Amino acid sequence: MQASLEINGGGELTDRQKDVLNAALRLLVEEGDRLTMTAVARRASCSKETLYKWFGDRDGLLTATVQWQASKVRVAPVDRARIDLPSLKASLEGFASDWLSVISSETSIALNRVAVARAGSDGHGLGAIVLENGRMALARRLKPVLEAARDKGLLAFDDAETAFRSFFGLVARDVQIRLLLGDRLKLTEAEIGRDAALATRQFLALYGADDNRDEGHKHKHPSS
Amino acid sequence: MQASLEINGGGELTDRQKDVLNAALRLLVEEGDRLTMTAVARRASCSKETLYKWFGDRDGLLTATVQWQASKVRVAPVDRARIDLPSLKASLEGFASDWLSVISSETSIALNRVAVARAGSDGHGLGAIVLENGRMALARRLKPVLEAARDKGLLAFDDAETAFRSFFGLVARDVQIRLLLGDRLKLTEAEIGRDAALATRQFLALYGADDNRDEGHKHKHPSS
DNA sequence: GCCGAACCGTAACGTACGGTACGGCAGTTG
DNA sequence: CAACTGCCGTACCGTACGTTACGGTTCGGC
Repeated sequence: MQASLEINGGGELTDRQKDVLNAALRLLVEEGDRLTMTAVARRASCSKETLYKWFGDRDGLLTATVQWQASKVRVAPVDRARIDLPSLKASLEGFASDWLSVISSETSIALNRVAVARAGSDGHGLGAIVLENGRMALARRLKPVLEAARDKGLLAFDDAETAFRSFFGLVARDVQIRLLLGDRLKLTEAEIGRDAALATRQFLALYGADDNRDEGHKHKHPSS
Repeated sequence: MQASLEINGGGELTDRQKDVLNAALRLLVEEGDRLTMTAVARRASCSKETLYKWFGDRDGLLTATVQWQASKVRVAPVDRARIDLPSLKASLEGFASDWLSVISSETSIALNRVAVARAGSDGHGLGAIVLENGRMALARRLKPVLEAARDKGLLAFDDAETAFRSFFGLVARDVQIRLLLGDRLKLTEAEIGRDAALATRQFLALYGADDNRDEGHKHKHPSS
């Protein structure tokens, strides 16, 4: 019950505890929501008693596992000092391909699956965590870039949230829901790059300032 | 085991069986994946023996329930005979607001939740059904419209699939994943209409033929 | 009115799994 | 060495639930 005292943030964890959580994470990817405490204990070569002592109950273990995975993703902030059209374009393409790589990874799919499943029944804590470290974190990182670009006259929009959501939609499209529903969707590195470039061109076509919207709105591809 | 013989397509069902499936559907919306056979039997005022005789096992009941809901959604095909820019725009806005209404409905959220949850572990049959009657059905209905519009010179694209996926992304954006993860996201009728209109304007800005792309690509809203 | 089929309500069975208790072992402290 | 601590391995308990079995009831057909 009081397990969340020792598992704040995800920083104060013993190496052994991190090993256990990594084992739980691997098992979560393999088994999905139907992993058992016994299986986690066996995989991590620890006793169930230890699991319950460290994480309280099954819910605490799942929460700690998701938080542990979330804490592993740390991103360097983008310097909004000098930004021009090529660097903006490169930055957007970077965000897009990063995001596509994340949502198509086995780990992300497994974590989102269990979070979605549990959001239905009782505490939707896992859903909030996944959302906070996924879509919301992306928005927090991307919005300053968008606003800096607007300050430089490269983009034109009223609401950064709306612009971000358009970018999100252009990038993700139907990929995440199809993967979550079990669609066998191959996403090679090259395809991710192409999709990221297309999404960036389309976003610039929609939100670029007038003198920058000279590309990407037709079926004829521009330079790249 | 052999239950799927009597539950093909979803058409040959007794009225009583439909009642049972409706009860199961309501319970699925309320309880999510953790509905029990006992609860379904009690809600439907039928015996568990009957449930097992009709649907084989729990999996068969869930599958039949999802198929039953899917079979309830029937859409009139759009006449692709004469289509001009205003009718295309209205048609796209209709598709967009319909889709937003669907994915934000409690029923769709519940069904997608259980399908996503079960896509992780064993047979991903439910995921395939939901995908087939959701995204894929939308694509089948929308693509003829897009191609008819291209034939009339209203749209310009190489691949209808790519164009559809862009439309899908512009419409859905982050709505579905946020709702599935438990985000309290209010979507009023008015907001759905605004979002549908915005997505349509953006789609036309990206894929409209040159003489029709004179609106919707800036933060200043056009006429409507 | 009688028969069989279909079905309701409920009790019972088997199992899987979350959670707990306990014995043993290794490392540490004194 | 003795006592203590932390943890592993495992056996165990209670419960929830899928699944089955059965007695009782309704209903259409003869």
